[in-house]
Amino acid sequence: MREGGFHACSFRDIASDVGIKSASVHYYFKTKGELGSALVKRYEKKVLLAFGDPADARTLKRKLETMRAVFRSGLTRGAGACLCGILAAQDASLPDAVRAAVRHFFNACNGWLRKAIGSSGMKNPDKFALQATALLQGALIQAVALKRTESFDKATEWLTTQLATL
Amino acid sequence: MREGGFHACSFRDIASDVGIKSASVHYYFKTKGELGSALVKRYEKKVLLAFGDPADARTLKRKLETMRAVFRSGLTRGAGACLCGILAAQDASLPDAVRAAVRHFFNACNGWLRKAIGSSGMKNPDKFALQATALLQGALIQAVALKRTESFDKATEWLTTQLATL
DNA sequence: GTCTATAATTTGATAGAC
DNA sequence: GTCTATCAAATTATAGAC
Repeated sequence: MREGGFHACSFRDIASDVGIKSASVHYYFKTKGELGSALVKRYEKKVLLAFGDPADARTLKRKLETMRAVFRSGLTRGAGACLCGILAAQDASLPDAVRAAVRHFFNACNGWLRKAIGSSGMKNPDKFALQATALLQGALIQAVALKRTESFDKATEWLTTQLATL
Repeated sequence: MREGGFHACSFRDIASDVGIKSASVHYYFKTKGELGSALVKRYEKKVLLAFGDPADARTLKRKLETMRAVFRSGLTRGAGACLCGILAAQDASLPDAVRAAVRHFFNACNGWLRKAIGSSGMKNPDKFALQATALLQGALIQAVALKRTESFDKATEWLTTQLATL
């Protein structure tokens, strides 16, 4: 699903990877929407855990560096772009439950960023959060399209260097 | 294809919209890869035309405002995010010809930006181009996921206001 | 919990009449 | 150039044996 989106990943694909039959996958997830929704929710948990506590003692710059590194690692591991960026691109064709889970992820990312910014005195935390989320998602997709991790690095360098201007 | 990506749009869907049968679509495009490739190439032409000449007399700020408005209009028209951002998110599952056309689009966008920057004295035109392209693509996808055009506006405001710092 | 078997539908693609 | 008809394959999902 991370390679080709929601419709490019079938019950048989998953079953085959695990080494069972597709009917057995249906035992755990009745519908594909249920499966996709569960997948996204698990993904969100893992990602937020990797981000760490947005309210801890790290500097804002270090927090943003971590966020950037988390998404970047998907690229270098060959896992591709962010699952939720990929699914969001197919928004209109997703089952309701999946669409809702994806939206929840975007809200969670923006919420994490706003907390990380906290009381750092930044002028417009909400705007910065939307900006950072968009930049990261777009940079991931662009890097996949261009097959160049370096383009992700260049596109997102601003995140951790130009903060002072905001 | 703009709503649900490459695999969520069938020959029958297209035929039905035009008012003909799917076999007649195959008369014009033998394979789906050929169809997708032609679609992306037409899309690129239209978009670059809408951007205008990157070397004309407009200020850089005005050129970027145009670029931003072109992508934004897709959102407000209900056409959704950028076709190539959507397809790039499914990169690994695309036919070769489509993948190549999508990559060509990203290169064209970055090339247009570099020309628009031209001799404005900006420190790193290549990096800025990658940044701007990523920000726009990500902001489009985020806006679709959040169903809020306003989030696109906020996320991309930087494009035309913070140029001086680069 | 996993399997076989299968239903119902959709898909990309082709053959051939008109 | 458009159609009918059809194929072969894939999809989500279910029923029921073990």
